[in-house]
Amino acid sequence: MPELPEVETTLRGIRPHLEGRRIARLIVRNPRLRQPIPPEMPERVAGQTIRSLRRRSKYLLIGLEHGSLLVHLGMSGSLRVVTAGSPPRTHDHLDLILSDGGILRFHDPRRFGIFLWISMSPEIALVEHPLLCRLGPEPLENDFTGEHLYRSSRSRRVAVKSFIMDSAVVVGVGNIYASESLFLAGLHPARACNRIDQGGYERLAETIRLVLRASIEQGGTTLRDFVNESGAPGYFAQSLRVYGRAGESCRICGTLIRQQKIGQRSSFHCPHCQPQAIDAGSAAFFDEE
DNA sequence: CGTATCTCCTGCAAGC
DNA sequence: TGCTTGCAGGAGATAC
Repeated sequence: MPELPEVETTLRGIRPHLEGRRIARLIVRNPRLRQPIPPEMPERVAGQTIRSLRRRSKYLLIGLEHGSLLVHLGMSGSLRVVTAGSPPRTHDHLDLILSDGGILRFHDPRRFGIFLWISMSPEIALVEHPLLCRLGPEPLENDFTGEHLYRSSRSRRVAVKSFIMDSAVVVGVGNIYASESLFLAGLHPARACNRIDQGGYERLAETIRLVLRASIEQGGTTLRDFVNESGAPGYFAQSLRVYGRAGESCRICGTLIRQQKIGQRSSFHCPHCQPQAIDAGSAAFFDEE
């Protein structure tokens, strides 16, 4: 399930194969993604040189001479670089064929992904495109702080897990990493976000960064679908402390990990390490230090 | 404005 | 064995 680390892994993997290359043509096998691919898209992008690649939230922005490609992997999407002649498999919906023979292949069984040409440059799209302009800070950049979380949460009362998964608050924290960072910060996922003090949010901002960085280093989390540009899985799944471990023992205290629905999403926590109310400093991660 | 719910889609696992 | 059902989930759209 592509969250920020998986998208970052994909970006780093495909960049050297794309930057500076010319697009020979675009083959659309199935235009029915989350937003349908317009029939004129192949002629719009053919012949253009790829100038830049960047990530914003879980979106990839591929800068062309005229406009950009806006790509989202949804929850089952992946991008691979394959060589000419490699046969497409089921759900290989798009091929971006480069003039050097390489092919960027978009695979997405559940078709929640997005692959669009937009007329704006990446720089303009970041501030003006409706899918990008309302996004919160990047968790691995300097404007994401505990203070930002604290201030943003004062007027709200949703569960803290739903709060950090809100892309207007901070981007890139999906279901897996939300559970993981709350565990390390010692915060119960169902706690009302306005009932966490600034110290709690300082810890949480730190563990969000920690978890995302660690996952990027391991090439992302592969539960079922995710593969990198070469088709290889990520290895962060073996580092997960609570996600998907309901009924198993907490790696810190041995208490059985509990699963509950929060905001329609499965959540995992350790009842001992993440009590409903905690003393400052009782967080699992900070106790390890 | 904040919150909760619905929706898209397919693959897999569980239950009968 | 083969059916049905439920679940997984990013995030926009919608209703209140």
